[in-house]
Amino acid sequence: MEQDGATATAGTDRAHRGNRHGRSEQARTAVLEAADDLLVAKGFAGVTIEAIAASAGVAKQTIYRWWTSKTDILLDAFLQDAAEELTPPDHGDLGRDLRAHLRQLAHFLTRSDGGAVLRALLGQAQHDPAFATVLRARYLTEQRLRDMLPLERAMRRGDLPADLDAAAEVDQLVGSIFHRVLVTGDPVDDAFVDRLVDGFLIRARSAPPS
Amino acid sequence: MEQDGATATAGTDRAHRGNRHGRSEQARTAVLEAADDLLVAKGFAGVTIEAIAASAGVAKQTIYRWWTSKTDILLDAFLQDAAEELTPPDHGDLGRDLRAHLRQLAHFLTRSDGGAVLRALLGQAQHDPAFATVLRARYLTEQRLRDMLPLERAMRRGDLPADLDAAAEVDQLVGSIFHRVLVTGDPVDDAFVDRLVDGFLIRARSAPPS
Amino acid sequence: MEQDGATATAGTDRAHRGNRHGRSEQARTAVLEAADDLLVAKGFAGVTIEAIAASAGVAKQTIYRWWTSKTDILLDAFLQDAAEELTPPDHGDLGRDLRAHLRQLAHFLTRSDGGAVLRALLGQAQHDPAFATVLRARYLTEQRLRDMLPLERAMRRGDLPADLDAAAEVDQLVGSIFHRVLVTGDPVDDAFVDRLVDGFLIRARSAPPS
Amino acid sequence: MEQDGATATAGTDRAHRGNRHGRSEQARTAVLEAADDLLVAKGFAGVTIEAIAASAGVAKQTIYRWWTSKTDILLDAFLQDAAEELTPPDHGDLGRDLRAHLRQLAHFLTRSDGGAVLRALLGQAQHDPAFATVLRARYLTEQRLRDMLPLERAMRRGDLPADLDAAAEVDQLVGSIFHRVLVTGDPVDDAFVDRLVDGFLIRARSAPPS
DNA sequence: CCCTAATCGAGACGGTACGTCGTGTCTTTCG
DNA sequence: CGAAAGACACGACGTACCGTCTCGATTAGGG
Repeated sequence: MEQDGATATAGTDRAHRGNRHGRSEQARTAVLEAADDLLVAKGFAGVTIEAIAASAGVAKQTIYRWWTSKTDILLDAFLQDAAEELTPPDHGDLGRDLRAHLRQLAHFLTRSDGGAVLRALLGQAQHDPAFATVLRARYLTEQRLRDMLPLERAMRRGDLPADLDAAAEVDQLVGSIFHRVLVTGDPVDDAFVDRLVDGFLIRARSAPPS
Repeated sequence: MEQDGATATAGTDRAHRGNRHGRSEQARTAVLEAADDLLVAKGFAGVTIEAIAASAGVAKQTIYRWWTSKTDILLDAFLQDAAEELTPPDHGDLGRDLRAHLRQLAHFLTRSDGGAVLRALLGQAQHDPAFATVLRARYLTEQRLRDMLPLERAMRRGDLPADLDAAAEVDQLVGSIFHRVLVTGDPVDDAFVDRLVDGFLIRARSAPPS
Repeated sequence: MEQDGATATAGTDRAHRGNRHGRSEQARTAVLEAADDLLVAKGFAGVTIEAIAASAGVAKQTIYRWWTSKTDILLDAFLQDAAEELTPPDHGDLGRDLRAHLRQLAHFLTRSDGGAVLRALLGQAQHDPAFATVLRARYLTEQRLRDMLPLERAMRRGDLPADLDAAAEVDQLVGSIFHRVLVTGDPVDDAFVDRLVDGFLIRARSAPPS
Repeated sequence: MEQDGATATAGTDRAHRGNRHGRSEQARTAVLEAADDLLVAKGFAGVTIEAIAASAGVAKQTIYRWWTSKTDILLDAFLQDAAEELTPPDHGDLGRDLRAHLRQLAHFLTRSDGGAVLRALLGQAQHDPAFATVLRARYLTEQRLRDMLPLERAMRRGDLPADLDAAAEVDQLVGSIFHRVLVTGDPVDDAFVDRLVDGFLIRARSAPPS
């Protein structure tokens, strides 16, 4: 809940109002949770600074002291909870790892609370280029690297051609999933993911012309 | 638009203000244009009902009489201007048609005013599932059909296997472009589109396993 | 305004929409009744042109064609219904006539629908000097003359000194009643009226010093 | 009023904007003055919450936080400025005190800004029974007690019969004045007031029948 | 006997004000 | 000095009426 960074003050996690040095970990956590809960319960429109403050039992000023906007809060909440949830497994088998990872990605995006937050953040990114940049810098870039891991491992193992453009291939796979989630709204079930992976494996393993 | 006759009469500022059957086309057009202009000029946050009303020279009530929300207005504006702009050409050549169409799609999404509107609408769809449904019903479904045309024509000509899953293939192509636009923010230049099309042509024309 | 002209058409009061010469008596009546009813049912704030039009089944324009404001309508309605209701009786007995008339006035002002309308009109007169003038011209002046009748008759009969300032005396009697109704809100019961009349009779009949 | 100190500091336009306990006296005063000024300058119809807010340099919300309606504001403004203006003098002489007080009342009602506000409030009271109650509770009842003072003092001095119904007598005097102001619109000049007082003195000092 | 002009219903229009909600800033008080 | 509390100026919301207008139907007169 108040993971580790908080451990500086840690130990005594009693309520405090006012503190000579350092911020209240309790307030920070309450804000992030409140933002998350509000998004899930009432949708993006229900996430207002006032509602967060009220439901976190925190003063508005405390929020403005540490965050710049409600998307900033949601991003923090998202990173806190969900960042490491999408690390692909490593069983030494490309098909298995890729399938598992993409299934997990699909499930995360469409079923989890964290996915709802990410979708909201991506929505906001369409309205605010500056925030889009931040979102990419603080999450999407890293996630893309994680998404590429199975392919890179397979290339190192010789399971895939060494000259494969891993980034492009991953973008196509992941892009198909995001397209369904963000644009068409079609369900992203396991069968769909499997077809995607199968198609990729076939074409990637057939000798490239070059 | 057709107000010239009225304004020519001068003196008393008469114009079309209310009428028994049917609404004021003048007001409708002014609202759609104002919404479009505001989005391009000031971004989504600058599109407020009040700003639209003011810059269209229209009463707020007139807007609320005909539209339910600012996204409803933007969608109308978008459909009005840009719906038919993305019809793929038909030169009888799959590679050429597909390339041209996807290049046009990429250009539309990343460079045109209509693309800016569509991106905003897709952003809003992430915040509002009800609007997402409307957006799909009123635009995305139809566009998807248009996107499939080159493949279907090629299949009819025998340029592509008859059992190809055109919808899935198109989603993968289009999805890659949307992924760049909506998620990664990477530029979608002609080279990228060409690589996409080339990859598709190679794999689609090689004998399918079934 | 156009009172009598309307009654000329009279006789055949069947519905008609459109008429070469002359207005619809039916519409006129419906408007006046609707205004009255609305005032009684929902108070002055409930009397809006739109509500009158709706509940009279009449177009707004029809109202604006014949009346200038909602107070104009209420005044018409008031004059139609209630004008002659406050004519003092003539039994040839000052005390009896005066008592009866003032009791009737008190009852009218505090208990009747017509009284509610008059109070509303007097309220509006405080906000709008122009309307105050109209109200006095079209009703209050005449009523004041009626109020003076008992005293004048008594003077002619010799029941009151010939040099009595009837207007001043009546103003004091009527003024006391209006003061209770408009200002203090105290009930204006028969006992109060009787005390008023008794006091007047005593002082008016004792020889004036002049 | 006391905002000069703030504006003198110049540069950064700091002033009193929000504070932990208690409201901004500056905002309160500005609102009351603006309401008063608007009533005098533009009449009751010109007193809108928006106009008050604008001309007081205050946010609408600040008004709604502390007042319930524009009449509530006007009542506050009235009580602030004018409440104690109508205290009768005490020279130990009934005729002189009464004459002076009623002249002052007449002048206040017909000539002063405070009188314009009171007339507007009385007008509104006719439209809104709830407000009528408030107006009586917060002003009229007290004023009535003040109006009675000269008579009560005279009774204590023996200048008037001990069994005089002071309230009734005062209501008749004051009622006559209000009647002219609110109903007939006749001027309320000194001569009128003097006649009123003379009449009262004569009848009150002649032996009462009981 | 139709033509024409006045009036009716309906209702859209440009406006103004309403009362509410959220924003981001500021001030005070407490610990 | 951080935090709770909350008042403030501001701006947008969505609604209610205003008074004006345009329409199409209806109905007398008058030509």
